[in-house]
Amino acid sequence: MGRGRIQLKRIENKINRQVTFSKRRSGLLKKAHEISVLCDAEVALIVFSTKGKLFEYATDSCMERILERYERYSYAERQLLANDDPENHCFQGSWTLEYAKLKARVDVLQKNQRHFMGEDLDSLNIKELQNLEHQIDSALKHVRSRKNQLMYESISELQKKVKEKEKAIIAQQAPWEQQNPDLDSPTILRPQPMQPLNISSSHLATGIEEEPTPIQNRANALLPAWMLRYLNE
Amino acid sequence: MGRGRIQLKRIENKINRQVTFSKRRSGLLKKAHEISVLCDAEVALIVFSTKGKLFEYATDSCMERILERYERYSYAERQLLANDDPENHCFQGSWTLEYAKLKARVDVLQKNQRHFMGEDLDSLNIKELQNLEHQIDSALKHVRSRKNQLMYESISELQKKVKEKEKAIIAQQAPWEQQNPDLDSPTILRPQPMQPLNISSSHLATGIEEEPTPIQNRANALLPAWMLRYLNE
DNA sequence: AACTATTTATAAGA
DNA sequence: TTCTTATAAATAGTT
Repeated sequence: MGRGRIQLKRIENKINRQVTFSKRRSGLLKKAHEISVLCDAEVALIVFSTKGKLFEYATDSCMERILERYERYSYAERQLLANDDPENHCFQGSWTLEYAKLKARVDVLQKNQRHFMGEDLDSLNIKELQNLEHQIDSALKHVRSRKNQLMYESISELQKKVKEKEKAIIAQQAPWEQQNPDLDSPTILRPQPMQPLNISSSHLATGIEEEPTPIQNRANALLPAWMLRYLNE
Repeated sequence: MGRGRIQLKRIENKINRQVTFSKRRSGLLKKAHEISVLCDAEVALIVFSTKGKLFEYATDSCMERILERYERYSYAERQLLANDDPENHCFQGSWTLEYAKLKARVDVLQKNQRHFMGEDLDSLNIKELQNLEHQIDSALKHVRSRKNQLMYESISELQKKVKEKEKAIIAQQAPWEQQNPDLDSPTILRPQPMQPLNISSSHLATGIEEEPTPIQNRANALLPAWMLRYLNE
């Protein structure tokens, strides 16, 4: 995009390369931010220049969280640095031992994690799979229950705020009303009290026994978009 | 770039958002690749869709290397080495570093594991809970699918064994039958060929897209208790 | 998944 | 570097 077509190969002229890098870098960061906002995606972008300078973008400025999420996806491939260079061993050897212990722990945790993510299941027999299934199913219920609880709390808080706003508006109105006691038919210009949200707590404060998904969907259907956006923040 | 100007805010229409995500994602990946080649930069790009699907680009397909470089870069700021007990330091110091890294990793893994087990959810917000829910739900489907596959294989093997036994019994019977060719009405004392199990493979070899629970229950209902006991061993 | 009218990004020049 | 501008590329809305 510019005065001429370009070849997809390293720009040999150093100055040109530097300038192009600067321009395209800002373009890339901008686009990363845009897709993140427009499409509600989670984006992490890391750029090292030839000289080794770092530029980065992360949705919600939370790089570490996204990288951790990424690691969850691709743990399998990672080789726990088999850093067994004897030169580096400590004189005592106790460090080596501690390190090895920790490494073993990491291996176990990684294997478990993969099972919890439904990966690497070939090493499990039917009984183990059944146990895993129960555990995951139970976890899912807990997660959904907690999510619903949070949603309910957010909604309650919002209801409170809405009511407060309502009162404030009525209080503002009062002097005007008192000065014109004969005008008692409300005009559409006068602010109307907002309709409170009709979401009873019994619908949302579910225990883990219930199947919460349809309820949550029901709640979503009841709430205006702006409130859902608020809840997701 | 397009028929109309756009606002930098979440696209509310779900279909539009999905389409835009798809278009912009490929654009973003392309541009990441271009700056990487043109300007000899090292780029890592990670994108999670709303639904939790992962897309990534890394210069030279080497994500881990770049992420490690990133961690090294931003290591200085993070004071992970709060345990600055000089007694414990190795002469090189690199072991301390590696150990600390590993320890940090264990912490992350443990935290993740607790989350996957539905514990310690108080530290997560609604969006994070939703991500976790998706991930767990997906894992559950994988586990169920694998379990069903194993069950089907076991059943097939059992059917084969049952048929072999049947043949063996008939073979044993044969001499007796030949000595009494006129007695062709079967007696209840004579061993009967066993009914083959009517479980078609299409019922049990489910992909992960299907909801396997009812199928599995159906299979359980069809199988005699002794076979279920065998399958669970 | 294609098309196309526009907007946006940017290569080259100043 | 920064600005300007001609042009290539990306893409929003549409089919």
